[in-house]
Amino acid sequence: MLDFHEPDFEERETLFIEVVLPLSLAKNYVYRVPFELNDQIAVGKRVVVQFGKNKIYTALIRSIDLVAPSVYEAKYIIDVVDSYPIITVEQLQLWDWMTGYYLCNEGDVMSAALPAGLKLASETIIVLKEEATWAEGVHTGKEETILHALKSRPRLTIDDVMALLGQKTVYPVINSLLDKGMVYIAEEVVEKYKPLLKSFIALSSFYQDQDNLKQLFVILERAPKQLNALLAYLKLSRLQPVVSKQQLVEESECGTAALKTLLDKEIFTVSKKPVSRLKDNTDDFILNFELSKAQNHALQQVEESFSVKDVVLLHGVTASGKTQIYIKLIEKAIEKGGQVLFLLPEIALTTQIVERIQRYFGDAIGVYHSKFNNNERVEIWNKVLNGKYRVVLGARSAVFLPFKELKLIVVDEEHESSYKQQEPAPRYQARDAAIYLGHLHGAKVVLGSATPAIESYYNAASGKYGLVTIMERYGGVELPVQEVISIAEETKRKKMVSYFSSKLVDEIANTLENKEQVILFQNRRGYATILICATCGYAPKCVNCDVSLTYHKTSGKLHCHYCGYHQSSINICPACGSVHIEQKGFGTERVEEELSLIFPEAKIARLDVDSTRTKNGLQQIISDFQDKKTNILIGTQMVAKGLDFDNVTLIGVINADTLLNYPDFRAFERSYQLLAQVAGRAGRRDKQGRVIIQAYDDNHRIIGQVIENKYLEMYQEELAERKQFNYPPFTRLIFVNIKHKDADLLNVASVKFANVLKGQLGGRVLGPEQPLVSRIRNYYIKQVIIKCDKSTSIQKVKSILKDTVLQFQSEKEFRSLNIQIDVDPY
DNA sequence: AGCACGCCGACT
DNA sequence: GTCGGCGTGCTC
Repeated sequence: MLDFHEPDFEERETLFIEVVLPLSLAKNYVYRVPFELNDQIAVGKRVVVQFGKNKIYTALIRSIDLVAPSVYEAKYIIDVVDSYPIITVEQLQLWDWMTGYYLCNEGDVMSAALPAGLKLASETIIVLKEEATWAEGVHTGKEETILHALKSRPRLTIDDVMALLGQKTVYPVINSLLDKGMVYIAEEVVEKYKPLLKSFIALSSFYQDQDNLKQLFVILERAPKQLNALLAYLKLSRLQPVVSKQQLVEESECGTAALKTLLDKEIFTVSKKPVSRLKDNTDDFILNFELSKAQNHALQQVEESFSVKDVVLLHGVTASGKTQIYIKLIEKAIEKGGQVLFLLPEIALTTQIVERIQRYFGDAIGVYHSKFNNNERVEIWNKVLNGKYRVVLGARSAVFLPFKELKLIVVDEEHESSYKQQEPAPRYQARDAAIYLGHLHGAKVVLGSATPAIESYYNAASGKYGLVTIMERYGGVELPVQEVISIAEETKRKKMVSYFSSKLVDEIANTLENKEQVILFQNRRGYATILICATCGYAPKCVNCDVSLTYHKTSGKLHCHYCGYHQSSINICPACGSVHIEQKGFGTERVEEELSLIFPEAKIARLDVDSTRTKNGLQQIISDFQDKKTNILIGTQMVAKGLDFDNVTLIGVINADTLLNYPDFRAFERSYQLLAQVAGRAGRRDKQGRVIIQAYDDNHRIIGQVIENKYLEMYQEELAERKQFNYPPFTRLIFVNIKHKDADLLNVASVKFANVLKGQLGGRVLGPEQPLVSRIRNYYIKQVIIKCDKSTSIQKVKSILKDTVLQFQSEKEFRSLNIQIDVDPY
């Protein structure tokens, strides 16, 4: 097999290329290259091929061979798309690793890695850029033909272009136009992103002059409101570069009428500028900040660690100022001419941390996450490739970007479960992929968290990673006062008002009085968790899944949280006709309703999947809360993740038990992380925060550890449990999820599968077991678990597993089973 | 992913 | 009698 660096091929030699198709296929396919395309062939370029009945426009050249496949005749490729490889050697190595490690198809990885814009399809539409102008003779004849055609017809498909040019080799021309910024690829779904415009006020240039300004004070003597506005403007403009209309009105209390007069008199001028939908409250995030002593010490330790370790875990309590340490590290990496990847959980990418870093590094920074459309993603991809972006902030898929000189990777909130992709394949853990990526590039990796994952801490404690700890909060911010309230006790004393203890109600009232804000955490969405007939015990269930339906009052319907099925709610039991339908359990909707009865004046908002699905969604809810338009925010775990509001001084956890009782070996770890992160949202600036945790099991050790900030104690106890019951980090887990519509067939098949596997791997194989939810979207599910201790070669186990699946699926009675492998199913 | 092939239900 | 439902298999 030949690679990349092989010199030009003999003109008359027949080349066979193995290509990856962006489809979930078990293997790659081999095509034959016509002589005239020989000199254009290189690993990492895209080619057009006929695949069955359809054309694939983005098959990626994986390897080149001179030997023809023996068992079939390879088809000719149709065309070469790229003039240079679009995928780097390191990227292909990462793909390889991911395919092997997570036991998925290379096509799965390719689909996940390439932005849709690089996966051109025949229905791809080419559109002329509005601002595009060009002089005659700048472009080639073919390019001009296309540009002229686009002037009369705004949209051309690839097929149109083929007809237009009378040739099938059109990609080089289109690519060239894309590169020159003349055209762009249209979205199938046109995303309507409207920038938020905000009015800014400025003093007209005439009064910028000191003497004229003095005159103005005299002129305005008889108009106190206008004078106020002027004074307020002068004050604000001294403190900040720009003054918004809204700010001015608030500060001067002059009212819009006075302001309008000033505008009419042309004393002030107004301009509308697009602003970020997030409130710009980064003013106090000083650009030339000084690290505190603790931060400096930590920074030094990280750097020292880097001389002996490739990965360092930075364990810093909430609000310890990890971001500033990252910034210093990033700065140094850039100085050395390197690139930096900064990974964040998806939701955190909508918040201040991005603006802070953006503000600090300016144009050299790119942001990459799922909210961007195709064009933007391809743009970012290209800017990473050509080195324009030195820093990329991104969610997990950013590990696939084409870095050239990667020197540093930061994984912030490394414990976050959203770094693991659940569905579809590749089911990869971006934190682990990032470590491998770092290894490929010789880059250093910092994992940062206030509550590290047990695995990560274990790796640090055992010396595999470096470990740096910061115990001090930045700027001497005090830790919040935390306390537990026993719901049982309060109920007994009849002190519960709805779901709220008297203490929590009092604290909320106090906080609102002080014009401060409250976050309440309830880890369930909807109104009532289930409806149940008091007479016969009937509870409505989803028709597609094995779960009870959740009642949502906003929609008035019963919803399934697994498949999205919904039906109208019931007043009469369909089983026995009884009208006594009880509501059991409560979610965010219900908390919101009950709270609005107690605090009718307060503005309450809800942050969960349901409330963010609608129009303005997440950003609106967050920015309203930041702008203090809402006083209380009720949310699911979303409120715990990377959001940072400076006016929040009270955090309430409505019911901690639901978290702790979750049947999973990671439940305690997760509970600790979630509770500690939620609590960390309180009083992050100059005010000390309060945290109230309500629970039935108020003596639970995890709650105690959260309150006393005893991460290490939690870690040690968890580790002991994991050791005793053979869980990670002492073993590795692989889940094999087997699905089928026919429950009986599934039962038979899963037992057979498990037995075959047990024959090879013995006691390491557990199951088949019935998962917590045993049917989703009409598919029954069984789970076979492989638990390997560290002494067995995981490579061997994986290869046995792969073979067993393959062999199993070759039997035709089991062919229709859907088998999914999930390695490290965190 | 598509697309063809193929085997059972309600229609002009 | 046929049209069309989607389950199954295949694509170098």
